[in-house]
Amino acid sequence: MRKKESTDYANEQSLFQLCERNSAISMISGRWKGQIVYYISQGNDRFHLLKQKLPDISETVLSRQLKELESHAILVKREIPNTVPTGIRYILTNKGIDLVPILDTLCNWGKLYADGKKITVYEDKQV
Amino acid sequence: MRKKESTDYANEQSLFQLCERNSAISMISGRWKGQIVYYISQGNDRFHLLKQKLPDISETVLSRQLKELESHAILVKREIPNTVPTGIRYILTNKGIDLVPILDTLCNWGKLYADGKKITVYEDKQV
DNA sequence: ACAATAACTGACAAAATTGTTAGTAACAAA
DNA sequence: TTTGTTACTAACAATTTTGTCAGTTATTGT
Repeated sequence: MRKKESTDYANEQSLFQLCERNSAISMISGRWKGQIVYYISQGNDRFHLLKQKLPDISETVLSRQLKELESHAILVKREIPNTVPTGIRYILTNKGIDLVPILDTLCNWGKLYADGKKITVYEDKQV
Repeated sequence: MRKKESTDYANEQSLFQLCERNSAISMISGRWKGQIVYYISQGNDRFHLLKQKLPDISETVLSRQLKELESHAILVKREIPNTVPTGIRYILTNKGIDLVPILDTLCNWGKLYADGKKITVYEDKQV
């Protein structure tokens, strides 16, 4: 739980107020979040399916990440009727769906340079 | 410093291998990074200018964030000749410049929903 | 001689995130 | 009766990130 008196918390809040960029980055930060959103968008909308896709995640951690994504309204949970034990579907909201192509862009940006695109700097000699 | 034997480290690495999305998110994660990249893109290319723009950041922390951005080749440092004490310019690389509009998109995504865009869910009743 | 400047670093403490362990419910199948 | 299933939670430990404090360099201005 966050300590509301800490400098860290205060700095975070003032950055959130300064620009939405900072809240947006914080919503997608977190060890497994990007990958979870991607897998759900691909139809892996159940707890056990996500577990299969991410064999190294523990149930506790998966549960926590899902809860955080839910708290930012990126996804919602829905009980599946007539299932025993009760199944839960994780469904991306419109906000979550809008995020998917942005994460793709970010992914391609990273891939481009990871795959060898030259890093260059434009230096303006006259100041 | 990261412990190379920790589960946390191992999980991070396997996500990085799984998809570049995860490395890309990790490059922009960090309390001040998005805002620093933005300010540099706006011409605030000196240490003291960034400090002015981010009055709550300490020099130690600013230095650390800049070093991390540098390690991901998002920016480079250049000494400014004939300055005393030696001035340093922080310059976005092509990789850093490419990142700016992506962060803008992320920012607009967040703003849209923060400003009241309705959260909706499309639920397909027939399975 | 002393303060001011730009841009740091090392050592450490505080806080936050991530991971681990053990356990829950309610019903079904063996 | 024991095991298996889905989808969790609480309490805690390990690790990582963030912040703090004190000090450094080399030069110029007073």
